[in-house]
Amino acid sequence: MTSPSDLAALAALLADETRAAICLALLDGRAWTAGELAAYAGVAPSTATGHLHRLVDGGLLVQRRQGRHRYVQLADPSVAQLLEDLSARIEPRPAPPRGLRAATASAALRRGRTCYDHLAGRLGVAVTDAMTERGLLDQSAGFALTPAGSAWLADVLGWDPAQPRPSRRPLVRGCLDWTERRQHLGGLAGAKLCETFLGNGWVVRIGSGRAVRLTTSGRVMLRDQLAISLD
Amino acid sequence: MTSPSDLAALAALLADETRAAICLALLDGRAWTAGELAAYAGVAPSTATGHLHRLVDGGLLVQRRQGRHRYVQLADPSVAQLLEDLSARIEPRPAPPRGLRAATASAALRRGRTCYDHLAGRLGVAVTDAMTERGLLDQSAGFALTPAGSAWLADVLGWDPAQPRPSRRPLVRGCLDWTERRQHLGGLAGAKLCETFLGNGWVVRIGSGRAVRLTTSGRVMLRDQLAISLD
DNA sequence: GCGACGGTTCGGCTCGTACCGAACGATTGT
DNA sequence: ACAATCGTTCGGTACGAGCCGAACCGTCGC
Repeated sequence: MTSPSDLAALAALLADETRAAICLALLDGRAWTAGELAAYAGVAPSTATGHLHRLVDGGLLVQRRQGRHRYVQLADPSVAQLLEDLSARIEPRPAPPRGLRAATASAALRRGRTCYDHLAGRLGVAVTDAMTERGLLDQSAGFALTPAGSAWLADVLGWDPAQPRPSRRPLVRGCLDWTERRQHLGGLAGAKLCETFLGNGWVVRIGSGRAVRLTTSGRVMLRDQLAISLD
Repeated sequence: MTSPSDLAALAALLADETRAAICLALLDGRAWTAGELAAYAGVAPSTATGHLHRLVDGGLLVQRRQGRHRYVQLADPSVAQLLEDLSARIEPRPAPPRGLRAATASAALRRGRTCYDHLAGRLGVAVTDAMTERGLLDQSAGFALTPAGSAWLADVLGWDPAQPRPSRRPLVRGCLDWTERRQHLGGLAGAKLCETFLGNGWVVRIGSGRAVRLTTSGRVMLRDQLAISLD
């Protein structure tokens, strides 16, 4: 039997508005830095540090230290599920997907979609994996572009990641996908990649949602450049 | 999008040890009185009143006033589900039921089982409904035995509910069953009924768990006395 | 090496809230 | 009508927890 104090301790982790904001932000699957979360939640960095400690100790978050940065992420998909269950109780869902049309849309989303401004779904994961295998991306300690990867991006995208950037946004960043349970490429490079894929007609949006479909020319490009063959 | 303050407010309801104890107690599906919950949680009645107000306002609990009593219950099965999801994160489940043996046991539990000391499952609900239909039980305002119901119990059980009782336990009490989503008969009368069913061999326990099986003599008795026919 | 930057620790302030006891309704049964 | 019981309201206390600023530590880039 679960003890009341254990349940209360778990609930207390989410019972603070700042911690709730942090968890909801992390629900996008990305790994955020402590400073980003502090700014997002509108509290001082020192305050955020304390909250992150509690959330990590409580098992809701995991952290990864990388240089002077501390990246933080939801611990596992079940945490995301829990947060979504709680959210559902606040605002009931429109309706569970029913019927052939909805099932088709759902399958399309699993195949490929955009996550904010970069590629996700099986397509996003496949591209990320292929880049890693071909030495373009280093996933051993977080995400980092190799020199070959920078060159490849410059070649494919006509955009050189080594150029000085106006934005403070990280060049590459891991983004966890809850349906695939795999990391895919986010960050500035991920956004540029997605932009190019759409701009060159390698993928097209299905309707007005986030789902995307790989085109024939896109399939050719992936096969030639990254030796990827998707259904 | 869910706002952080809404999520925090919901979590805060469970973030107090006393409120958590109350919710876990109510997870048995029964309707408890405010005083019982106060004693169970080990706080003063005035303190419990405040907590119950918060839980009802927050939508986790519903209340029903009956005389000078205030009965309180989980608002709906989804609340029970949420509590169980949270508990599961504290102590991971042994394993989901797999295999024929487990599926059979699961089905047996759905058919008939004991809930603490009274009958639940489809059997418990069927008995309760039959008693209501035959004017033995009044469910219009909570649960109450009709005079005819008292006589029937005295006849069937050889136990007169009208006799002065040593126990302070309520004579009858509604008990919500999450799998059936229906109320069944709890309280002292429910316990006596269950005791008689077991003592007369109308139902027998399956193995050492809570599942029970209706015997042939039990089937006859239900048909004759309450016009119930179960598979 | 030295500054810049991200993150952490510590001290101190403030506010929320859980708690109880006592007094006060409301209901039931004698 | 009266007493007993269940529940509620109110006032007052105390403890916990969130917040910030300042000082400090480790990493990165020049």
